[in-house]
Amino acid sequence: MFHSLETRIQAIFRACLAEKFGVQTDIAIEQPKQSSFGDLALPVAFQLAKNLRQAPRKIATDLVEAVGTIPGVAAMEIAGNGYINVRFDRGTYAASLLRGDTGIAAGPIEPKTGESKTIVEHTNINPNKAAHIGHLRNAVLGDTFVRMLRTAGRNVEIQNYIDNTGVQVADVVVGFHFLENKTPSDVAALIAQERFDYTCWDLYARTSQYYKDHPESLAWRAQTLHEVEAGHGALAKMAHLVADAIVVCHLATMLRLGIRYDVLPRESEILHLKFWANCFELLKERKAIYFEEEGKNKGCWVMPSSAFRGADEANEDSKVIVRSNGTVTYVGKDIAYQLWKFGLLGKDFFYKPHTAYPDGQMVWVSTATPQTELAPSFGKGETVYNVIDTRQSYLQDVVVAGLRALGFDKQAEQSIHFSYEMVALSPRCCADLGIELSEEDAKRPYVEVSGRKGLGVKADDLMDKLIESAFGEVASRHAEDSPETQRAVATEIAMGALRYFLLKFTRTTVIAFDFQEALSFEGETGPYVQYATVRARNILKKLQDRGESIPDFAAELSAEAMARQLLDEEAWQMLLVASKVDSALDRAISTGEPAQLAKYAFQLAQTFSNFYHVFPILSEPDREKKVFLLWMTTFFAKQLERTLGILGITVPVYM
RNA sequence: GCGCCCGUAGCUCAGUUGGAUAGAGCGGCUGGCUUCGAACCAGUAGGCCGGGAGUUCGAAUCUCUCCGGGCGCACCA
Repeated sequence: MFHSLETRIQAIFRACLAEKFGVQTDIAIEQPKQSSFGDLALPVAFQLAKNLRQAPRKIATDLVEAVGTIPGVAAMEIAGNGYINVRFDRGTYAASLLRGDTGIAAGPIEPKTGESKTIVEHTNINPNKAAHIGHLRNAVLGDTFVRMLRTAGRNVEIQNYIDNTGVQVADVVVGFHFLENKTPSDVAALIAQERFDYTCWDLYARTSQYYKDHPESLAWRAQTLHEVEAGHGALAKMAHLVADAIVVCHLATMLRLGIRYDVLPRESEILHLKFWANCFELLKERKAIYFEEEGKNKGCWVMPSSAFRGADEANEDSKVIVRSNGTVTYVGKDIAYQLWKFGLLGKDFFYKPHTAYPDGQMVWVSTATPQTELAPSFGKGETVYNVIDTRQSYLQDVVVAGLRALGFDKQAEQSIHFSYEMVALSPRCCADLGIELSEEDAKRPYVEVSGRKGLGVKADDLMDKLIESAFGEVASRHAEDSPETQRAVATEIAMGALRYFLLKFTRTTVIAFDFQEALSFEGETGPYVQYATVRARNILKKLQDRGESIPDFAAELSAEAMARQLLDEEAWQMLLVASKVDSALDRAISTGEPAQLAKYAFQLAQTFSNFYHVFPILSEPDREKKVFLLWMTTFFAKQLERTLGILGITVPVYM
């Protein structure tokens, strides 16, 4: 609601400036520093002062005069040296909120048919070990961004790319086969046991260490990769077993946080369906790459550095796309994959159902052979967001340069690297985990997570720990309730805490993970926001417990009655904050920062907590005021639920 | 060496395309549960926004420069 009024005022001012002052300009709108100044502030007069050669204050006065009255606006005042402060008509504002005109959908909107598609690719964990805290940041950011876009009505497809034929999977296979002498059926037996992903976590670290101690053993990796690529033999079979089983683990881990996918494109199909062959032809044909005849890259197909770096900083460090032995690098495959996402490759995968979520929604996986079951149409996006950590910026630049070199400028423009900083471990966290740090590392502000070293916090361990901690709190407050319900509530609280923790930081901030902070349920946390929501609901529940019914707000609250109640400045400020979900969402999408929405959720919860303490609601003697306060309560509850919903955080039945 | 990111309260972080007196959480101190459940609230202390120069009516925000920290720059992904 706030946002729509804001944009309307903006449009009116822009039109007025164009018409009566002959100036084309964007109208900046901001929050007044103090709420007593008004509900919106326009500093536009300052911008115009130079062009019009007049004092800002005079311009502001003339402009307000020229604009006249605006529906929904009660007053406009000139303040300071030329601010235009706008005050809303409180009664009509509240009345339209009451009608449900909040400017935001209650949940994801069903996109219009023919609506162009946005693809968000996230998670993308190598299927060779358990997911860790860094992977969670990726998935939670991606998932939340998807929820934001879908709430705004965008048609979004979620892809989780599976690199099932890469070095990392090969290394675990090397571990099973060469270090532990296991057969594929031994591995299958291990998969049937608990926590296969944890088994692989340890094995991967052990194999990596073995390479370090015995460099000659790297030949095993080469042999394994070769067999995996060829697609037959025990090693290839084992690779498939491992990767497929780990993907199942990852999906389960992510589902605990409410994170889902639409399709899992796999590298094995990119190979078998020869996506690269098409891409290679295109690249050669359009001269995006060339065959290097000399120097260190002799015998390789390379992309010149001028393609992906500024012309002035171009040097001889070209990027190898095809190795001298004829195999294609990761970047090459990624260019092919990116082309497919835009529907530019001229090829598609086949698909089969992978897993059904509890509500029946299906995840599909790519496959190399035609299927009888009809799959949805995947790919062919207009905009593509790749949620990948910032350390891969250079490679993402090369991929985009590939598109541009092929002449797909529009798609290059619409390829967005949704980058984020890593999650590292605080020195204290390492101590908690019993990890010994080198003297050098101990002095650092944080230590990088390393799968190869087995250094990291496993996602499932962290979630278990959070649930245990929350369970203790729940049990102490609701000892009378069944352990099952207690556990369910504790789980919702734990997951809310984790999602919020990962979202409260902006994408450019390195998170130095710390158990104490992550396990906190007080202050700026997910549970704080959940708690506010639960309390709002409790008021309404209590009302009904006392034999009263929830009033028919539309019948009892006229715009005049609302205006009367909103003479209370505190109540008005609170309502204003609560009405800004649309504004916060819009800002979070345009800046690409889910953190902004998380911050708003917290501010909204704070405002409600304050409201809760300032206004006794159930005991309010005046009928009109009581009904009004009850309406405010339902409004807060609804807005809190919506905002939490976009953040992927649920609301427990009690706390 | 080159590129990207960060530097804001004791700690961890926000700061909406440059705007009015720079904000929040944690921690510290002082208060508030027989009320709609305190996972809460109110109050308080705490800042040369890393240093310097510039652009501007106006800079935490833009430019340059220096200092400090992190991450990239493979025929790995």
